[in-house]
Amino acid sequence: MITINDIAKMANVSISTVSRVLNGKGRVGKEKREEILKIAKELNYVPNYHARCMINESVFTVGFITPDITNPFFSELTRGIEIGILGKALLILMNSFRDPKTEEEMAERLKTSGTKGIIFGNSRVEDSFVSYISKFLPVVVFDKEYESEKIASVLLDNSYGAFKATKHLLDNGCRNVIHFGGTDELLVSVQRANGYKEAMKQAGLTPRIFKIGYDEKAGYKKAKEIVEKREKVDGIFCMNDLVAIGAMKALKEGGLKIPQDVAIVGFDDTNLCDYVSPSLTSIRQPAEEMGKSAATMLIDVIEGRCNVRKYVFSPTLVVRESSLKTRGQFS
Amino acid sequence: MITINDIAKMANVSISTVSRVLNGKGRVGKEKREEILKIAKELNYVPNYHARCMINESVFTVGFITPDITNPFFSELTRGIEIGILGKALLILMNSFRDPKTEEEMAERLKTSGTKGIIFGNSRVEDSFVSYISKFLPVVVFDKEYESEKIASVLLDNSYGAFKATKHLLDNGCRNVIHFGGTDELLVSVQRANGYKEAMKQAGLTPRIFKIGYDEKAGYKKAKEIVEKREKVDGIFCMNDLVAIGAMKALKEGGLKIPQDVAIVGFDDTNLCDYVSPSLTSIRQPAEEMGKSAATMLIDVIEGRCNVRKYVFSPTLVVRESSLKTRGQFS
DNA sequence: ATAATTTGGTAAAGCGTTTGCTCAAAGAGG
DNA sequence: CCTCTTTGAGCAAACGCTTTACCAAATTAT
Repeated sequence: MITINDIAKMANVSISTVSRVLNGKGRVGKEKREEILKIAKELNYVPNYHARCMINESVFTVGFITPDITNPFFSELTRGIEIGILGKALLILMNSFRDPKTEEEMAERLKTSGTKGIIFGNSRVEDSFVSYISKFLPVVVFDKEYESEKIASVLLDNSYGAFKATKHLLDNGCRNVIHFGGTDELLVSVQRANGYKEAMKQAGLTPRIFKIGYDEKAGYKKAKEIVEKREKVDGIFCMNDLVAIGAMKALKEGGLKIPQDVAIVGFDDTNLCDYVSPSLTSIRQPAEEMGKSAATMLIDVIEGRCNVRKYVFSPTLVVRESSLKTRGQFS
Repeated sequence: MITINDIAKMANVSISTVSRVLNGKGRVGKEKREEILKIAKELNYVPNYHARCMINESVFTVGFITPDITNPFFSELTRGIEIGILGKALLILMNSFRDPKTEEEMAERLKTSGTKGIIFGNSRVEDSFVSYISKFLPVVVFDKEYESEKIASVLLDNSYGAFKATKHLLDNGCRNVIHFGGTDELLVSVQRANGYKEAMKQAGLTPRIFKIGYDEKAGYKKAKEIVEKREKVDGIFCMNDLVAIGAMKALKEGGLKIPQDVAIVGFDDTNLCDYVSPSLTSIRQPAEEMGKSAATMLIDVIEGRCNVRKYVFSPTLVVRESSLKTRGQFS
C-alpha cells in the first residue's frame, strides 16, 4: 500500500506538505504542488480511509439487517434506505433468513465494524437484545415500538391493515375467510392476525388462522392442502404478497377460480401484485418511503441533529382483481 | 467515545495492560484482569474499528454495484454474494438504477471508503473506467470479459441462452417471434439479441427486435402497443423475466391467450416464473451460484490467494406453461 | 546464597492522516 | 536599511489501538 510518506520521500518534502497539497489546504509552492500531484497520480495513491476516519468524520457506514432481500417488499425497503442515506453513509446489507440468532450475530458484527447505526427490518430479535445493542449504536427498528428513548421506530398499523383486508373480503361476499399468517415470534404476524380476528369477530364469524410462514412455498403448500381436503373456504387473507402468490398458484392448480371460488388479499402491495393473474389485491405499505424515513431518522440521530422519533405509516387497501367476486370494472 | 485509555485511567493501569486483557494475550494478574473487564463492560467499551484496521487485518468491506435490487435476479445474486463473503467481509450494497455515471461515482466512493474490492453487476460503465478502477482495487465484473489480467469475470453464455429460448419458441410452432430487448449500451442486451437473431436466421425468419428496457413497465408498454396495432406476433422472447411479466399482463388485457395466441419466454428464471400465470418459461441463470462465485473469487484475490479467474456458467431452458402451444403435461 | 526463570506490568514505537505551531526566506512599506 | 507582513514548508502532536522491548519483583533452580 502506498502512503503519503512514500510520496513525501519521492518528492523530497515533508508529509505535511503532501497532505496539504492533496487536501488543497495551506500554501505550497506551485512547483512542489505539481510535482506532488504528479507523483500521487503515478503511484495511484488513495488516502487510507481508516487513518482518515480516526481524525475527521468521513463517510461512514450503517447496517441494515433484513430477513430476506429476495422478498420484493424488502428490496423496495432497501432501495428506500439507500436513497435516504445517500451521500451521508454507505449501506451494509445483511440477510438473516429470519433467524434471530443470526440477526444477533450480525448486529454484533456491525457493532465491532465501525458501523454507526443499525436498522432492523422486521426482525425477530428479542427486545432485550435490541435494548442491549442500542447502548452502543443508534438503532431504528421496523414494525416494533420500544419504551427506550434511544430506539427509533418506523411503524405501520398492521392490525388496521389486516382488518381492512379482511373487511374487504367480507364486504365482497366472502363468509369463510381464513388467514395465512406467520409465526408468533414476529410481532407483525401477531398484529396482522389480530386485525383479521377483529374483523371476523365484528362480522360474527369464527376466525381460522394458519401459521405457515412468509414465502411462496409456505403459501403454496398450505393452499394445496386446503384444496385437497376440500375445505370450505371462499377467501384468504395472506400475511404477505409472497404467501398470497403461492396460495394462488395452488388454488389455480386445484381448479379453483380466483376470485369467484376463493378471493385473495395479500399484504405489502409489492410490484408483483400488478403482474400476477388475476392481479392481487393487497394492503399497501409504502416501502420506499418507509425505508427513506428510517434512514433519514438514523442519520439524524447519528449526526446528533435530533432525538429519537417515530414514524407511523398508514396501510391502504389497493383493490385489484383477486378479491372482487362481484365483477366490476375488472373482468 | 470511550477508549482503551479511559479504561486504563479508571483501573490505574497502563493502556497496554488493558489491551492485553481485552485481547486475552500476555500475562495479567487475575484481579486486574477482572477489574478491567468489569470497567470495560460497564462503560460499554467497543474497540475502535478504524484504529484496529490500521494495525491488523480485521473484517473488511466489499462493494456490490447493482443496477436494481428490486429485480429478483439481482436480489438473488446479492444473496449469493453475501453467502460467498460470509465471515470474511461485509457487503456494501449500491443501487445504480442503471446509470453509468452513477455507477462510476459509486465505485469512486467505494474506492475512497476503505473497501477492498468491487463487484459490478451487469453494469454499463465503460471499459476504460473498469480498467482505471482496477488499478486501485480488485474488481469482479458480471457478464463482461476483459483483456486485463486484473479483472475477474463471472460469465453466462447469453447468446446461447437467447438462442435456446428462441429455438424453443420456434420448435413449438411459433413463426412470428419478436424480441423485447434492452439497450445497446448493455453488453448482455446485445448478446441476447444476437442469440435471438441467430436462431431466427437459422430458421430462415426475419428477426424483429425492440429495444425497450429492463422492467415490467417497459414490457407492458411495448406489448400494449403491439396488441393495439394488432401486429402479427405469436411468440416473444423477452430479455428478462420482468419484461416478460409486463408483456404478459398487456397481452392478457388485450384478450390474447398465452401461450395459444402468443407464447412467451423470459430470461433469468427468477422465482416469479413459477408464480405468474401461466407460469413463465425462462432461461435459467443460477443467480445464487453466480453471486457466490463472484464473491469467493473476489475474496481470493483480495487475500492474495490466487490470480484472477473466470467463471463461466451455462444457461438452461426451464420450460413452463407460457411457451407450450402444444399442450402437454400442463394445461 | 546466588543465579535463572517466570510473572506482572510499563513505556514507546508504530499504523497513515491531519493540523497547529514554528520558523526561515522573501517581498512590501516606511 | 530596518521592520512588518506574506509565503512556503517542516516538526510534532494527536486520533485509538496493538505490539515489542524492557524492567522489576517474585518465584524457582542450583
